[in-house]
Amino acid sequence: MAKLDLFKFVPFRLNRLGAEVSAALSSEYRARYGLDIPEWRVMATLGFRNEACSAQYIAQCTRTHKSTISRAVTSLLEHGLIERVENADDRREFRLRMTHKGQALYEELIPRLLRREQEILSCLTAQERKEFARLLGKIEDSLDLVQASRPMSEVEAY
Amino acid sequence: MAKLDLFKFVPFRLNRLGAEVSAALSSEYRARYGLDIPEWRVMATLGFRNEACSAQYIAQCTRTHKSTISRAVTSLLEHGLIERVENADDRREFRLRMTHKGQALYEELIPRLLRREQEILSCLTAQERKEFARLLGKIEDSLDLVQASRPMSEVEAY
DNA sequence: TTTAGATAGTTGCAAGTGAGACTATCTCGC
DNA sequence: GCGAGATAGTCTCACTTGCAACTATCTAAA
Repeated sequence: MAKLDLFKFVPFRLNRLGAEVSAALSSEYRARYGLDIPEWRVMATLGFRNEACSAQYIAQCTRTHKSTISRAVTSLLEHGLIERVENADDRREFRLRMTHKGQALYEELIPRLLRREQEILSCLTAQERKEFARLLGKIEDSLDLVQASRPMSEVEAY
Repeated sequence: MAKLDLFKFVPFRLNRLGAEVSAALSSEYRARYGLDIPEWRVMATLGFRNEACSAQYIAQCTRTHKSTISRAVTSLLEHGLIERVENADDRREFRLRMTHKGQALYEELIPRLLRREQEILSCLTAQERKEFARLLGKIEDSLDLVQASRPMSEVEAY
């Protein structure tokens, strides 16, 4: 009889680990800064890229549904963490960028999150961490999740 | 200025990959067998263990909220895939086990899922797959996710 | 034995999310 | 230029889920 041990089944393990790690990190930006996960993803995308991005671009990068991003953007606008710039070339879309307030929050939050990531990975040696990242990358590539890490210009006709 | 590249940030990558892999697999049991993820987790737990389990135990193993498991159990009962056995020793709890119909579904589904897992991991060599599983295990251990893989008897006083 | 507190499972409620309709705008071919 | 189809972003709806309250039952201690 065919059997499957859920605890050795990689899809289940990835899902469980992803949820666990996300929960561990979200306490950092939720409780402390009032951001939820989609809001954090918008901030992270804007913070990493220097140019202003469209909501669409953020949705593609983070693999988050556009309606979820739209709600996150609305909330961040209301809290004064980001602002919208009209795009004269295409009036359907808006370019988004962080305000000074948003930048300040970002600068304070990032080191905390990086520290948390290091804590989570501290059970691995430096060599193992590297290898883990490499293997993750191979799987991401094969599932075509790489699009996200390509520069903006390759994703869309920017 | 501190920066964080979302696409090199392991928590984000794990979360995204987990969601992606889950989605790929769930099409297998959703479209074909009408199971959702919590229902599949109940079936997987019952199928792997030979004895009947309580809902509580399944919730702990799979790290799924007990109300979610409760709803999944109700649905599986309605579809005749599992059955409940009263526990004379403790009338608060029920032992759950698959019906013949449930077993038949399980037997048909498992090979498909294992094949899918292999497809997803086919981008890695045998050696890499082993190493990936080992590293996943180390992280799970350090996050105390291991409870799930301990035998039933260690989790609860069974 | 009685009672307080723990535990198994269910359910109502509120929050979050994806699908898809919708509006406004753009692009391309005629 | 004009109309068909594509695209950006918003909004409504339905669904899922976690939380917390609730019921029933068990355990332990006075």
